[in-house]
Amino acid sequence: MLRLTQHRQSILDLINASNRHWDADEVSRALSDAGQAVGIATVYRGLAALEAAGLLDSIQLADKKRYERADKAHHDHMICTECGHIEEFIHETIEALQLSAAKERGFVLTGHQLTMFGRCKSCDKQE
Amino acid sequence: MLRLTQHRQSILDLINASNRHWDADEVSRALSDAGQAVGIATVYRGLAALEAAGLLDSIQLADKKRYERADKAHHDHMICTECGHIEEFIHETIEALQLSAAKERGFVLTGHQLTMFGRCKSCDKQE
DNA sequence: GGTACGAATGATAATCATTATCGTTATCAT
DNA sequence: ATGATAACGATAATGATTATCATTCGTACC
Ligand SMILES: [Mn+2]
Ligand SMILES: [Mn+2]
Ligand SMILES: [Zn+2]
Ligand SMILES: [Zn+2]
Repeated sequence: MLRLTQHRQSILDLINASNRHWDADEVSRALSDAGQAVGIATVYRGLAALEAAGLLDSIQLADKKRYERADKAHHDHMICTECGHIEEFIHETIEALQLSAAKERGFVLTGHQLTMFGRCKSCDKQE
Repeated sequence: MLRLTQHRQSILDLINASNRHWDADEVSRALSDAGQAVGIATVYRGLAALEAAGLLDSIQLADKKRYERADKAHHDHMICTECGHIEEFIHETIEALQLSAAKERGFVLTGHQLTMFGRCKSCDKQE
C-alpha cells in the first residue's frame, strides 16, 4: 500500500541516520539544506505514512509531534524542561505493570506514552 | 497572588462539582448554559491561573488540554479511542519506579504524564 | 466616600501546527 | 504507451491557544 517514493525515502533516511526526535519543520529544513527540498505538506504526509507503515515512531508533545527511528526497542522519554534534552529509557517492569493495570479494567491496550519532565543532570548542576 | 474572582470561582465550582476532564470550550459552553457567560479568553486565563495555583489539574492530549479537579490523589489515565471514555488509575509501584528511573539518570523530576490508549471494556465487547 | 493602581475582562486579531483542497505530476500494472 | 491511482506542491483553511488593548473591577489607602 505504501509507496516508498524518493521523497519518503529521503525523510526516512534522514531520520534513520540520527538519534533525534524530529518535528516536521526540522525535517523540512534539513532536507532543504541537503538540496532535496520537499514541500511541507509532503513532509507531513510522508511522516504520517511512514509511521502508519511502522517505519517511524513518534511522540506527541504539548505543542507538536516528533518523529524518530522505529528500529529501536520500545522506550519512553524523560524531557528536560530547561534545555530540551530528551533522554530515553526502557523499563520492562513499568511496561508489564501497565499491561496488567489495563487488563484489570478490561481495557485492551493499543498504545501508551509515558513522558517524564524535569531537569537533566547538567541543567540541575548549574542551579 | 491569585485573585479568586467571581468568574474564576464559577470555573472552579463547575469543575469541582464533576468528575470530568474539561476542555476550555466545554467550560465556556457550560457557563453560558448556566447563565454565567464568560469570555473565552477569560476561561483560558482562568484555567491556567487556577492550575498554577494548584486548584486544578490538567492532562495534555494530542489536540487540547483538559482540566479536572485537583482534590483527588495523583493518578494517570487510560483513554478509550472508540468512545473517548477516560478511566483513571493509581499505581504506586509505577510511580515509584519512575522516580528511581529518573534518579538513576540524574534527572530531577517535576512531573510526568502516563497515558494509555486502547478500547474500554464496553467498546471491546461490541467488536 | 473618593482616588489610584495593578489585575482581570472581553472582543478580536494573531500565532502556530496541522490538515484540506485542487490542479499537476509521478508511479505502477497491464 | 495508456490509464488508474497515489503523491506532490502551493496555498487556503482549521482549530486551539495566546497576544493586544481599551475598558472595568478590586482593593488598599487617604
Ligand atoms: Mn525516543
Ligand atoms: Mn483524571
Ligand atoms: Zn537539561
Ligand atoms: Zn470505549
